[in-house]
Amino acid sequence: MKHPLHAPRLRLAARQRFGWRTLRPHQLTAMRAVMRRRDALVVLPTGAGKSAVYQIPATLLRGPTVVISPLLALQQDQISALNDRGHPDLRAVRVSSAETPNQQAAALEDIRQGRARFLFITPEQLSSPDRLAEVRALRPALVAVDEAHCISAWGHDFRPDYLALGHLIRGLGRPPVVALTATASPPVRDDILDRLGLDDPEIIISGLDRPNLFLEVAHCPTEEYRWRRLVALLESEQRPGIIYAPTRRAAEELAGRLDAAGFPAEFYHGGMPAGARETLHERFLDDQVPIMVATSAFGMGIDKPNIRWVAHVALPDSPDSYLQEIGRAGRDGEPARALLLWRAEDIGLQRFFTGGLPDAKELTELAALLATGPTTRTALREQTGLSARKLGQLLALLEQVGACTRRGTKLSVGRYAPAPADAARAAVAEAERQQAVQRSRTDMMRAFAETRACRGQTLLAYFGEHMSTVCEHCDSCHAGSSSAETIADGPFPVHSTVRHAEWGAGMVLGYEEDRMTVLFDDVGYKTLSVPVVSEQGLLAVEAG
DNA sequence: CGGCAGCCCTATAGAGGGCTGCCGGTGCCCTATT
Repeated sequence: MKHPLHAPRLRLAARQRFGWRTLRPHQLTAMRAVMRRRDALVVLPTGAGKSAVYQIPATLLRGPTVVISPLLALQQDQISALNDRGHPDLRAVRVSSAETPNQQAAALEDIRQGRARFLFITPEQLSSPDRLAEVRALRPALVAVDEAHCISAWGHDFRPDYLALGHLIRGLGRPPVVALTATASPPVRDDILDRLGLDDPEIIISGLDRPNLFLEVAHCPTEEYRWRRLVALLESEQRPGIIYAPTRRAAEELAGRLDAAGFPAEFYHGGMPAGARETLHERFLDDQVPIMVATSAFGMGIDKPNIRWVAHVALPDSPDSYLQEIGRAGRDGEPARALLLWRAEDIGLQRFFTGGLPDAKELTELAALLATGPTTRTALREQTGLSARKLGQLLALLEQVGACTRRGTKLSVGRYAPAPADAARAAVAEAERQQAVQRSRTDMMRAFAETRACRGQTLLAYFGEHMSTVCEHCDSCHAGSSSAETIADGPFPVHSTVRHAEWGAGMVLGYEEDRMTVLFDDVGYKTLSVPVVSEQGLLAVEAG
């Protein structure tokens, strides 16, 4: 132990500022990394005191902490939680589009004068050079990236500023960074480390198994069968619960049908006015909404202990989303259920959301325009006629293949950038790679739904966690179809690196009956037949 | 990718085949009107 004195100081701060008697081992490890000015990636379930991991050390550091958080509503909750503690060392402010320019200036002044310690902000704010300079001038001592999986889930297209977060943090003077999330599969972890440019980070990952959460899956041949299974759940379980629906319309219609059938329910999705969403959110937390039927818009930042079940009436796009969503049930440790009601037809929608390949011609033209000299997004939009969203996606791809660099809002080509046609080819290849990985996630979600093996084991193997025994809290285990024998033993050890002639290097995640799952860097998750692998020598041990 | 509504046509009175077109999640932020 190089810095044994950090632990007592952290414990004291936890007691004085938060009123906590003890710190959990994972929390303490992560906090000490922060105190040693080391970058860290912290994967802890919500409700495990994840925020404290940066908040407690922040009170001991000289200088403010910048908290990058994706949703304004979530920021509001976190700020209130800090300010409600009433301790001057925990005061938090923010700058966002929800504040007037005067309020924004006042918030920055509070930090400057030491009247507030936490500055909450979105990546979009930081992508403005003026804003970045203002925040840099505050000389932040720490950057906390909350809900860090957004970098991977949203960075590639939906919120491109997430992709540039590493650059933006460098623009802040590169204080130590702590990235926090509740779930991160190995590729998501790699994405976070890569994009944020974390330097030899301490990686803290707690076990993901949730023994009080009963996992159950039913394949539904018809929509009517799906409805009957859902009703059966509602008749046997307590409230509150969440039903995840695939589309806004499906959420509205299902809530209506449930209401009519005598199961009072509300619906929630991203197309609703902000005010209505806020009210619903509060009413749900206040136990006034027995059943919430929602799209994936509902849930981030919901830390409600007594959710008794989470049902899905469509296949989620990935085990990543699935674990995030079912993880909201049973936080109080009491028994809770996760029921997935799926149909093969559900997959088409996920394929659509994965999107198509970008147009090579548009990419070439864009790369050529960039080569004519530094420009801006606005100018490019006028020149190309592309929508803001499309342009953002194409630029993000060009950036990833080194054909576009940005300094503030100025876009240009790097000194060693490839020629436009080559840049476009590389960008299409990169998009293909990303889509292959995303498709493989959806494939794994379906494999999870179809397996007769232990679901707990199958799900955790996806996240790179090896359970040596069956979980005992899933339908397979209860039906006796989980294989009781340990499944660690195959031709290659779990978590070893192997090479496939076509797919390149990958990591062995686990074995199930006569199949094995391997996560390849370039093509994502693949399930292979162990006999075929052995007979044909498809995989080789990767050296190093 | 794939479901579904709406339409035409067929071939003859009631309905089915097949084609076309549309729709589908997640949220910052800014700007111009009420």
